[in-house]
Amino acid sequence: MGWARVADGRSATIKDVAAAAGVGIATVSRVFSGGSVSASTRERVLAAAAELDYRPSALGRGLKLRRNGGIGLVLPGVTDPFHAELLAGVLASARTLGGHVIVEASDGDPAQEAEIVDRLVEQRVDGIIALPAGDEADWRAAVRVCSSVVFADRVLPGLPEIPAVLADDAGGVRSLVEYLAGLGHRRIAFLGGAAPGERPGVRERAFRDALARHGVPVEEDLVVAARPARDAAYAAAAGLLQRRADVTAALAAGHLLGEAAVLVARELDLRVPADVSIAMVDDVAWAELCDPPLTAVARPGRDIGHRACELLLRDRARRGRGAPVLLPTELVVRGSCGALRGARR
Amino acid sequence: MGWARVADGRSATIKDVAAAAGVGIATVSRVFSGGSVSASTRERVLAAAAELDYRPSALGRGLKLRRNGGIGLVLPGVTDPFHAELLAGVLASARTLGGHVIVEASDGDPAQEAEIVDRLVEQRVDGIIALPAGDEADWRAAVRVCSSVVFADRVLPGLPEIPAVLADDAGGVRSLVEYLAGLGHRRIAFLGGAAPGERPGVRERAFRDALARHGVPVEEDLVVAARPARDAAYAAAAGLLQRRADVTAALAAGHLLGEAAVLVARELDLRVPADVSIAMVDDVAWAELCDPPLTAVARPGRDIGHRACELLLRDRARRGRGAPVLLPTELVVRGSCGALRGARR
DNA sequence: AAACATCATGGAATCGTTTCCACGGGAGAG
DNA sequence: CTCTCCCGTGGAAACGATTCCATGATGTTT
Repeated sequence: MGWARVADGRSATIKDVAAAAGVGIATVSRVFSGGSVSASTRERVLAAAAELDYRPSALGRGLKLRRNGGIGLVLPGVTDPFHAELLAGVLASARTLGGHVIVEASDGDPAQEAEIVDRLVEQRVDGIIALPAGDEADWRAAVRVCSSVVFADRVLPGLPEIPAVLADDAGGVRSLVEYLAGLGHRRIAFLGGAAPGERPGVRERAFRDALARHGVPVEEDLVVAARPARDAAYAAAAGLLQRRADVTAALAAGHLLGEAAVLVARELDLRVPADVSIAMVDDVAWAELCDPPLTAVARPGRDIGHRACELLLRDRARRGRGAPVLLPTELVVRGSCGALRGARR
Repeated sequence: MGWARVADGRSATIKDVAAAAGVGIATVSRVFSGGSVSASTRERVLAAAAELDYRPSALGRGLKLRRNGGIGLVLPGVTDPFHAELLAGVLASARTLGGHVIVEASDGDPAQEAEIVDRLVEQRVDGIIALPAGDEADWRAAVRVCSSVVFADRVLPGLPEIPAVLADDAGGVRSLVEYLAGLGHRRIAFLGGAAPGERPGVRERAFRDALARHGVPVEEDLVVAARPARDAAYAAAAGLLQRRADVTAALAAGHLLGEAAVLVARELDLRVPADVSIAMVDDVAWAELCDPPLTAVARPGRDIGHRACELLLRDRARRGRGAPVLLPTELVVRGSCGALRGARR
């Protein structure tokens, strides 16, 4: 079993087609990759090809042209709705640009990521789009071997020269803080801060900045560290809402954190938004199904994928020049945040 | 720009390594693809390779071996949580089996699907896993050209010889009907039936069977047709719940239908489960976040991807023999279904 | 009418591997 | 001591495409 066969049991090659059509292989090649061929010859060749069920081999072509014609996409995973959106964007874009996409999941693990990049390099992909997990040294090495790398949604601080397409997370968080502050909230918690040792992420910094801009001092106790994982998020949310009965609003830095906040609030019998307002970054499907529907900042996952792909395949020239592409976020106001009347207790 | 270079500006090839190590290219090949080489030689070759940053080219190898070493995965899309799970399963499985995955989204459109398959054939993938959109003729042609096809989650009735990995949807629906019947429900609606002209799907048939088995006659008015798309689902749910105030339970055939049911119920101020019980097929993340949390049938998306991939890459021998692989579903009981006390109005 | 530009065409080299085959040398058996 | 046998090794031929270059046949210009 396997591919379509000619008499000797192998799939038809350009040679078979040439013989069948009574022309040279160069002519067949021209027919299929757009050289100049007379109409009558082209017709004969196409007829022979159809007869033999011939499909040009991307392997042969790739070897000669020294490129694979596809790109590699490295994501932490594909089940997260945001990553799935990004993937969808890349897929759509790659298709219109005529390339295929090899998808790999790193699970957020630098070691797996390094292995993945190695394999993509062996495949001789035309470029790599990555949501990098973390190891800068590995990426530095990868870039030395394959210069066509674009980061999506996340950058590595040590590699500013790599082109990137990002969501304007800072802007999103800022608009969220302004919205909450506008409703009268002052004791706003941030779910998803950096662990004690690490440096704070974009969203946390934006949170602090925005708060400061509104003249609200940042209480360190209200910035709770949490990795974006279900258990950690739940623990963080539970800890916060139990410890500080006086917070009037919680801003979750991601949809897993938001999910945790909603569940914990329900568990503690806190009414949303009467007792506590909740809002989050990432506008996922369930935000609308929640009761009450959750206010969220929508991040343009699909567009990020789209732009990253275009940057990689089309705008090679403009690549690497200047700052990362920043795509706007959108504040989607729903029912989970209310105007402040008084403290919770 | 591009790949790592040797002196003349090209990426290092097996020849360069051979020259640098003072051996023949055959020996280098053996080192990298597991032939027998003396320890000292192997070491010299590896040193030279490391020095030159050599990576064997998958294109050269693929051409010689006449296979790509990867598989193609054709899905309607990647943003649907179930499809994303399936994709994750394929990715994980392919990785442990040492192959890469080319992912393509067909958007459920047979024409796009046919084009995708053509491209995968040109890539000479080792096999294709597909959640087929519909056109049997195209798949029949594809299978003639590349026998390594496995269907996942869905089969085409005209192609029973193609191996497939499916969720036991019938069993899932049955257990859901039994659960609802056990709670005393008799007027149970089914959201997501076939349109008038088409033949009913597995889930609808299972629904009718299970109901019949419980001695409940099927009211045609309670089986509402709806494609699994947001607008259609919403219209169907709204139509049903407004038309028939007497239904006590609604079984949604998919998560989009379930979402619609929840939204419509909320809009009509129906209390769940006091006024109407809701349950659905597909246990997606928001089912747990809903208020009340939704009872659902979990379908093993990840496992389906896993098994499909193994069937394709590992169990080639056993492939195609016998009936499709059926993977069990699981009824996840939450709070959205209640015991029947009396009619809704 | 002669010289020349244009164009379709085929031959052959090339891309980077794998693998068959031949060859040489060291070790074990008779 | 010699005859095998085996193992490590290298040369060379594929694999299926693209593309440069030469060639012969057109058609055009003076």
